[in-house]
Amino acid sequence: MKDNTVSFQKFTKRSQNQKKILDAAEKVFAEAGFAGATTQLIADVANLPKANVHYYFKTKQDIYRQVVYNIFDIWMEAASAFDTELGPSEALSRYIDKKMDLARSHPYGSKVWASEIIQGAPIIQDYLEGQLKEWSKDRSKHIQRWIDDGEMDAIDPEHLLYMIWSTTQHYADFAHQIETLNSGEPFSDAQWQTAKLSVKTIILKGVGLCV
Amino acid sequence: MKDNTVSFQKFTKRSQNQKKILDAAEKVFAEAGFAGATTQLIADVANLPKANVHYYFKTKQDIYRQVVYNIFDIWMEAASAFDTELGPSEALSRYIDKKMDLARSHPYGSKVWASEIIQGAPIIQDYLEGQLKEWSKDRSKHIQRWIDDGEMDAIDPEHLLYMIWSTTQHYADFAHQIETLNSGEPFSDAQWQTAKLSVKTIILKGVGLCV
DNA sequence: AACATTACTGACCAAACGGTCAAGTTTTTT
DNA sequence: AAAAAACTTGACCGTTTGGTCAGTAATGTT
Repeated sequence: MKDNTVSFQKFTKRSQNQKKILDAAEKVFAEAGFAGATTQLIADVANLPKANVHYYFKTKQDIYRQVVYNIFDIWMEAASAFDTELGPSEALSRYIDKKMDLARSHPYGSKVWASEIIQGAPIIQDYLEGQLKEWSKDRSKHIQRWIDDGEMDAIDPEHLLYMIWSTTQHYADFAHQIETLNSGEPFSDAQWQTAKLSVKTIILKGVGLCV
Repeated sequence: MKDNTVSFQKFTKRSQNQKKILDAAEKVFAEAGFAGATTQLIADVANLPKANVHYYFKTKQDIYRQVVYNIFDIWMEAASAFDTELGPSEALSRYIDKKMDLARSHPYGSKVWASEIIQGAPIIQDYLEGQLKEWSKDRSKHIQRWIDDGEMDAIDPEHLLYMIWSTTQHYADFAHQIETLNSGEPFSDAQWQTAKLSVKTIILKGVGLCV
């Protein structure tokens, strides 16, 4: 009992603080960019002294790397919602749903990712060339098979994927612009529903499927 | 003759250097973000001493503001390609074409804009609330009229606009990711053609129109 | 109770930054 | 040709930054 408690606390002390720092960092990196994010601000948001932040992460880049890795992992897990067993309509529909949910639940991560790509992916280039490339080539092949089988229109699969990525992530990355055009109000539940449905409707019908 | 030459040179001396600085700044801001862009680097890219940059622009923010304004103006001019007189197919089609052309010809500007919005539009909020809002409300109304007249499917007009914006700008903002998935090669002319056609095909068909 | 490990932090520092300025050169006007 | 205006730039400066470190406190182990 005591042993368990002790090692449990020892475990959480470290990981708890790391999580606090990473959560704060995700927000700060999203709102200020890598260079604009100061370790002092990350520390303030995490409610820790700056020196304590450096106790858990050697450099600012280490924190950043971890933040970007985390969002990539979340996205890759969501990518499994693109289950090609289900057939085109259901697979695409679920994938879009999932990506829209993530745009709403993880807007900071999406923004950090976007900034990273915009700046040429200096940190996560290996992920692009590895996991992302592999995944997208695989799914493209499945989409092409659907096309060959006459289950959907002849659309270049890669461009279809880009359209799904860009459209869904737009609701996270450009949330501020959307909010401004929405009288300064964030989307309500109903508006998110409309957004999801609009995206799915246009894309699915656009490639010759029904919702 | 001499008068003309003189005042012509006087004119170009200033505007020439300003253009050199703004072009360099657009690239540097796109690749490093506002905070990561140093005036020294802007000066180096513009091939001028740093002090000379500050002779033409008082602060880094002044340069940045000008860069963002410039891309916004270019986009607003392109927005007139969305000519509602033409009917839905032709208006949307031309607008998408134009936006895709700009994604290719002005990738840095698009990236600077994206970063600015991601970070909450601290500089150009007034543009969002003014010109952009006005334009998008106006076009939404026209799209709604097409829908009411049965010329296209009942799609929320704002979400259609977001889809066009996100999809087209994705080819600029995420060019590095796309390039990586394209074996590290930038798009060829033919690939840009395919991209344009794919986007137009899916969106137009998706809202019940033909290309 | 003694020891060892992990966690914490105020004070500090070298480097890099945006921006200034005085002293110079070139161009334009008279 | 001389005075005025516009342009150019090396050297400089106060501030902020990421990161260090020595010393202390808390926690876990024997």
